[in-house]
This record gives sequence, C-alpha cells and structure tokens, in this order.
Amino acid sequence: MSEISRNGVGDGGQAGRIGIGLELDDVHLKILEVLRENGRISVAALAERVGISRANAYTRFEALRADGAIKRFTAEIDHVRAGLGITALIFVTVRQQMWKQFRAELARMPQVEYCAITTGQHDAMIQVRVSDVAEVHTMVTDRLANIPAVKATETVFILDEVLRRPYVLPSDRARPARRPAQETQGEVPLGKMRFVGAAEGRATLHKEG
Amino acid sequence: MSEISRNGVGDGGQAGRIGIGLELDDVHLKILEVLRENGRISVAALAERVGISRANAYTRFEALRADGAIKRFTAEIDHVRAGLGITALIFVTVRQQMWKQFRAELARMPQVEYCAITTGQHDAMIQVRVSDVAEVHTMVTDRLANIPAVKATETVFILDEVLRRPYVLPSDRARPARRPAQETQGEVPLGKMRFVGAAEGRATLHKEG
DNA sequence: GTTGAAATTAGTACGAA
DNA sequence: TTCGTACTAATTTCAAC
Repeated sequence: MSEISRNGVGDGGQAGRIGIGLELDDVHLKILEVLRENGRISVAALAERVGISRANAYTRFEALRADGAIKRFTAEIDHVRAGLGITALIFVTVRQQMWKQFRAELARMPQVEYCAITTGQHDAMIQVRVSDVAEVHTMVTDRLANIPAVKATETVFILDEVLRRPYVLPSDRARPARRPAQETQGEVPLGKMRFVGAAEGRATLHKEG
Repeated sequence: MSEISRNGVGDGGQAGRIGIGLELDDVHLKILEVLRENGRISVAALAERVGISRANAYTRFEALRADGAIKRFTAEIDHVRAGLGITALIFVTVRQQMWKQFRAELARMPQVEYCAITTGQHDAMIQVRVSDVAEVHTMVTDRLANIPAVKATETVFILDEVLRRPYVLPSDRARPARRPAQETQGEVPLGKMRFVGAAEGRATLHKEG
C-alpha cells in the first residue's frame, strides 16, 4: 500500500476515503502521462515505460484507481465520423436558486458533452454535439428556453478545435516544448486584459445532484 | 473487412483512407458506448456486452481504430488530486491573419487543455488547468498578452464542472433518461434567446499546423 | 521494491455456416 | 459477413528474494 489511501479489502467501509490531500510523486505522474496517451496499455508495458517493476506498477496503478485520481478509462472519437459534426457552446444565465432544476434537465439532454458553472456575465457554459445546425436551434428554443431556471442563453458555434488534451498534469510544466520561458521582458500591456468577476451570490454553490 | 475502409495488411498504402463518409451501424455505436464507460475492457468482454462473437468484435474494433473513428484511448483524472484544482476559460480575440502564430504559441503552453475557434464576439476559447488563481493571472499577462496575435482576452473561472461525458453519440438520443420528449407545448419564448453570429472574415479559417 | 515462474487471459488464425 | 474453435502469445498473479 502506498501513501495513497484506498478502499482496501476488509475495510469496514467507514474509513473509506481519508487522505484527500494526497501527494502524487514523480512516478505517479509519469504513469498518468503514459496513460494519457495510451489508456489501453498493459500494466506490464506501463511498468517498462515508467522504469519500475511490474509489481510496483500494479500496486500504483490500482492505488491511483482506488483513490480516485484516475476516475475512469475511456476513448476519444472522431465526432464527425460519428455523425455529430456540429459543436456549439451555449452560455446560460440561470435564475438564482433554481440550479437544482437546471442540473436535472441537463441530465436529460444527451447532446450535452460538458457543462460548467462559471464566473462572468453568464452562469454556465454548455457544450453540445449535434448533427446539424438546426438541431442547435431546436435545443436552445425547445429544450433550454422551456426550462424555468433558464433566464437567457447565448450561443456560439465552434468552427475548429485547435487543441485537445485529455488532461493536464503538473509535470507538463517541467519540460515544455521549446524556448525556456524567457521571463517577462519589460512591462506587460495590461490594457489588453480584462478579468470578469463572479456574479454576486453564486460563489456559494455546490453540487446537489 | 467491414464497410469501414481500413489500412488492411497487404494494401499498397495508396488506397488507405477512402470512405470518409462511412456509416456506423448499431453494433459500431454499441461498441463505442461500451468503450466510453470502460476504455480498458478486453475485446472478449466487449464482444459479450455488445452481443457479438469475439472474432467479430476484434474485426470491428480494429476497423474503428484504423478508420480513425476511435482516435485514441485515454484516462480521466481528478484534477484536484493531481494538484491542478483551478480551471479557467480565457476568451481570446485574435488579430486577423496571425492565427498561425497563435496556434504555435498555444502548443508551448502545457496548461492548456482545450482550445476551440468560435463564432461570436471572441475568436477563440481556451481552457486551462492550473494550481492556483495567481497562475491564471500569470498566464494571461505574461504569456498571452505578449503574443502579438492576441488582441484582447477575457477570463472567467470555472466554479464547478456539472457534467462531463467523454463523447456524445447519435445513439444517445434514442433512449434518453426519462419522459419521452413531450413535444413543444405551446410557443417558445423567443425573447430569451440570443444567437451570436460569426465575426467577419473568420469563417474561412482552417487548420494549418 | 524487485525478480522469476505458474495460472489465467488475451489475441490470432483458421474452417464452417 | 459472422461465428466457433483451436493455437499462440502475452498478461496478471503469486511466490520468494
């Protein structure tokens, strides 16, 4: 057993998840790096690529899963080939204290790939995948607009997905692509920048379903 | 060999990728459904869950990969446990005809998990994962603001990720959660809705690197 | 945390329906 | 095309170091 707490066999179940602030060492991160590129690699091959023994790899692999650091394994598909070539972002303004209803409706919309609650002028961002632009219109008007919790929406289309990493790791910063940072050469033109603060009374939200 | 074109062994290589508009049947979709939830499932178990023979499962599995319908297998991690608990969206306005430079700079930023070109008032949306809010500020001011291609940025923070599916499939619509659609009950309050058109001269963009 | 061997399982290659 | 089976190769498990 490593420093990672796990739902060990024989646990009563009460002491299930304790160490919430676990620290992943370099080996853990290396494992996650390899799995990011090849989620179906055998643990034996994984051990070799990371430079540890197989038994160690099995232990750490299981620990990462049991701890929840690895949530699941999945595939990445070509949405166009799957027949869902249209991607849109829908920014939603939600009526306060109707979040629970909003979440419940979201679960019933299979076109939704991602939904996040944000600061800024809108309250949530939804990413949807559909087969044609008309379906976006249908979704926004027939589904979203009929949800009382939804006060307003704003839709933009995604023209191209430039970059998509399964996930980011702290170890990625260590060895970036090229040119070692170069520090801040002179003052930054702050006029370019604009932060958008959180809307009032929304920072206290937390998962409810 | 199925209806999916593949880089079959013995192919000269010239006739590699032909059928770009391939049609996935129900069995293909079922396979993708299973792999979405468990990307590490063995092909034998996959065959059983889909209800086909092992040989057939191997054929289709390989066909999906060779065709590019499945791009890769990967893991899903808990970003908080990985030490990157802060997620932000940065909306970027890009100076026209400097997209190539913008893309090149993006590749050097390991904190970026996702970047898409969008319609609407901004030109691109970047999703970043960092360890603390200060790092967002650093990214925007030190990195992005120093890119000539970047005209302006607008940053919002993600307070909660409500829903995240690895991908959406056309077959998901067939059997949604509950309540069979109920049709449009009366007219839709269109006043709620607002579409944002594409900025001029940007729809002609395509991948360059 | 590592190595080596046994047991299990996965992947491949056929022929038949 | 799909299925079923036999064959080969690899992986996982378990042991001792």
